[in-house]
Amino acid sequence: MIHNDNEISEQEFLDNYDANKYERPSLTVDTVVFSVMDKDIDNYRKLPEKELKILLIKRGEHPFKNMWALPGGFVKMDESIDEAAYRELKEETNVDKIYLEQLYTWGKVDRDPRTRVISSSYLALIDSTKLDLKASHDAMEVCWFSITSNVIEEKKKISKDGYILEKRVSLELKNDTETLTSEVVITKDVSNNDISLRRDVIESRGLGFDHGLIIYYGLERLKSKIEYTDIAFNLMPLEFTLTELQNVYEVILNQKLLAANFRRKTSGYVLETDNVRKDAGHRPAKLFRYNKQDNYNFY
Amino acid sequence: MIHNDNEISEQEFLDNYDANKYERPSLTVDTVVFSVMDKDIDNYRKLPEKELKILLIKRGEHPFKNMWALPGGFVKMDESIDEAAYRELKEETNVDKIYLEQLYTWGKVDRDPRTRVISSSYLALIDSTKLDLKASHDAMEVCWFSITSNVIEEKKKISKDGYILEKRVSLELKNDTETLTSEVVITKDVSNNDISLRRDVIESRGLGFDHGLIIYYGLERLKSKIEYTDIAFNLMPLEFTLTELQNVYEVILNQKLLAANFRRKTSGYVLETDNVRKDAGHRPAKLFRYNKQDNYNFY
DNA sequence: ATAATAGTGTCTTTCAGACAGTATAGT
DNA sequence: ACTATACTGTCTGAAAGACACTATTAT
Repeated sequence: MIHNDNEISEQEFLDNYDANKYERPSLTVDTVVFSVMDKDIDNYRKLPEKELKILLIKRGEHPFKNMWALPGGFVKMDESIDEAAYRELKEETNVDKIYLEQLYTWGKVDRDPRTRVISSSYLALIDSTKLDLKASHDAMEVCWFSITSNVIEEKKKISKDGYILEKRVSLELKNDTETLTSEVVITKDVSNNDISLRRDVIESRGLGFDHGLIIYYGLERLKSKIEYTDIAFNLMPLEFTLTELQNVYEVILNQKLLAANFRRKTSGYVLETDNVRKDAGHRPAKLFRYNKQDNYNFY
Repeated sequence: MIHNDNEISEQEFLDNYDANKYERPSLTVDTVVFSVMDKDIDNYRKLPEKELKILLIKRGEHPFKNMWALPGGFVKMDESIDEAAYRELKEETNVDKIYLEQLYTWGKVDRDPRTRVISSSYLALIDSTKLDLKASHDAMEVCWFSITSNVIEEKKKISKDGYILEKRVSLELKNDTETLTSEVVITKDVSNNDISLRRDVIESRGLGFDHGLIIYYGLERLKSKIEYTDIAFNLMPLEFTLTELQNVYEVILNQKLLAANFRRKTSGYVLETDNVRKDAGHRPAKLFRYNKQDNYNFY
């Protein structure tokens, strides 16, 4: 085949390609792992309250040394970013075979003090009965924190060309000994022709990087997806009562639901078993399983 | 301050940090730009049909030389990934001030033949009357393609532990002279304990990289977001008739809607003006504008 | 007059929310 | 008997879907 000198073949091009010619950002993955766990019970006949929990790791190295952060790390050259998220989670927490979905990729220039680091975040859900956080192999501290969020301010500035919406949210993360806080601001600007949505961390205490932002984004995704998909079952053990399932919804949505309506809506997603949960000083509850077979969808 | 030798301060750590110690992937952005345009009319009293269009660029370089691809490019060290998406779009298409939202980050190891490249994809929407694709500055060919998608197969394999769902979709992209096709498979596996969702390109003709996958993902996002947000107005000019708005919905959702119901649902989002669209051989239609002020939300 | 689009009124069905009421264990 | 939870039936109102009907222009 004849070709002139500046017309090279694709193979020649690829053989001569040097990725190191250009300066590149580093890429990490960070995973927001949620679980719902029981609080201790005081009264023998009362059901245990449920709490939404998130998994954090105490940083042993700079930057943010001795502060807490999401499990994650750098993406290697021979693994996809999904695989990187799985690997880091397994390495750092000994947790695997769990629900994992990509959330968002955070690309601000200064979000990491070390160097330019872009981070793809993931959402993971795990049933608390499957937990097996062995004494972590390389002396890293891994711990579940309860998470609560509160909208502390909502502002609307209206101009003739549109409006600016601002929402400030405070996050509180607690374990037995520590309380971490983070304040996040979401700004939607519709006063120009292009609609822009910004998310910023205003302050963080005890939590490294922009992880407060990522955690809140994960919480929003969980709240919205639980309403129109069946991801909640990833937080449930094999068998559960409908009240337990309802409590998981309530603690995530942060609101009480009416049992009759909840049962009507979830009836298609569950299968009754012959087992019951009893010995609790009140009417025993039937145990159900997630009805995989009858629910096809791509959500 | 006294500290032993392996206890360095955060500042010392950062000063000594060398990002180049580790091999890193490259990072690009790719943008799926949609617009809705009128087809030519044959009958003076018929309204023009609308078509969903997508913006592609003809590659002048290897790999995939002379094939079409999404506008995009490498992220620079001093810009956020959002800024990179804006910049590339502006450079390659002379289009700016448009709606832009992040879609998904594609991280398979072999998705780019040059080297390891991870790509964050974006969705952009532009009103076709604002278009200004000047003769592109560096002789790049930029062109709008009409886009249609068809689900060509849906398989359900049921096992005792769950099911595997498979959906095959074919994409057809057409301009005046060329037809590009791409076939995409989405697989959801619920037979193991962890639910996994895969997306793969089976074949592409005329379209480079895994861009068929990204385009279909963008189309899905557009279809779903148009139902519960007001992003459709980013595709509309300042003033429009309700039938025009309805046609935009119909061409995106690929289904006919009933006018009475459509008007009821959209009534809160539009403001009537005193103007009408006439001279069309039938009853003139009132012109409306997007009612920004009365709609606050963070979607 | 006609063809084509513009626009409205209303019946039906579906679904979410509210709430009252019944059922059943352990102590 | 009492307490706490388990579970069901049904009313109501809001929203989505279907469809018939009227209105208005250029040719």
